Amino acid sequence: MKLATWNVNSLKVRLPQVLQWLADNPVDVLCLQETKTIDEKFPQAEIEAAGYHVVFSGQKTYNGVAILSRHPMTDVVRNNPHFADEQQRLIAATIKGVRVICAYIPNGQAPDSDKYQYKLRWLDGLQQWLTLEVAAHPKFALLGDYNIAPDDRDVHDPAAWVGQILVSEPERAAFRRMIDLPLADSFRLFEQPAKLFSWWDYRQMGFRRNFGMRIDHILLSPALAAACTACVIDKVPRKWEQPSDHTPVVATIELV
DNA sequence: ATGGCTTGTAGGACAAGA
Repeated sequence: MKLATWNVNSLKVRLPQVLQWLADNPVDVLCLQETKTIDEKFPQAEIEAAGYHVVFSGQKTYNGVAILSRHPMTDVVRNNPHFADEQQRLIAATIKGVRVICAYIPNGQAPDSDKYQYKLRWLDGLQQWLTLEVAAHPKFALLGDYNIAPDDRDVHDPAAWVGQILVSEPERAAFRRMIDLPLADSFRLFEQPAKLFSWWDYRQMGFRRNFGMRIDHILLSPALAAACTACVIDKVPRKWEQPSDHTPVVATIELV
């Protein structure tokens, strides 16, 4: 079973790339973030025509998440039952016995901003929900744009980012609390080359200079981590014309 | 260097992302 996550920065703009990527990479599950479309305008027919079931939770202009799956989905939940939020950032479904949560964790804007406080409260609420979901589902996966670089290894220039969002200690502490549930960062289950990232700034030729961050993650429960045989960041779509600033991350799990 | 790109909303700048 292959599970993938991709922040597409507008599904309207990126739909052709999503369909192309799925044709090239027929994963079982693809979690999307920043669809930026209301449900009435979600391109459900196009995705189903590509052979995928799809569930989604969107809003106007911002945020928006979706799960695409080769297999039927059950027990779909939109938003966090333990954290009231008008922003559409979470959707969950069960696929072949695997509980999947697709998350678009808030960006936080700046450490002294209200949005940063919202991010930390949002992460507290997520932790409450995760605690219950991990206990209820031995096969559990949390995929998405975390907007957290867990480690200095995940930052192109750690010195330049000290004290900023994505790397601040409270954010990293929230990430470690998820790891302590326990959940495994599937990327770090394997030897990885240095300086591998999942996001690069559009500006200043960030991708060409590899000025990036690893902020998109696939966390796995112990049962799934034990069956995980690979986790790769696919940089190919970031090289396409008019790319998202994020690129897909894919975990392979050998379910028995 | 608080901006550099990109997107959505609008139908002109501006908010937001990370």
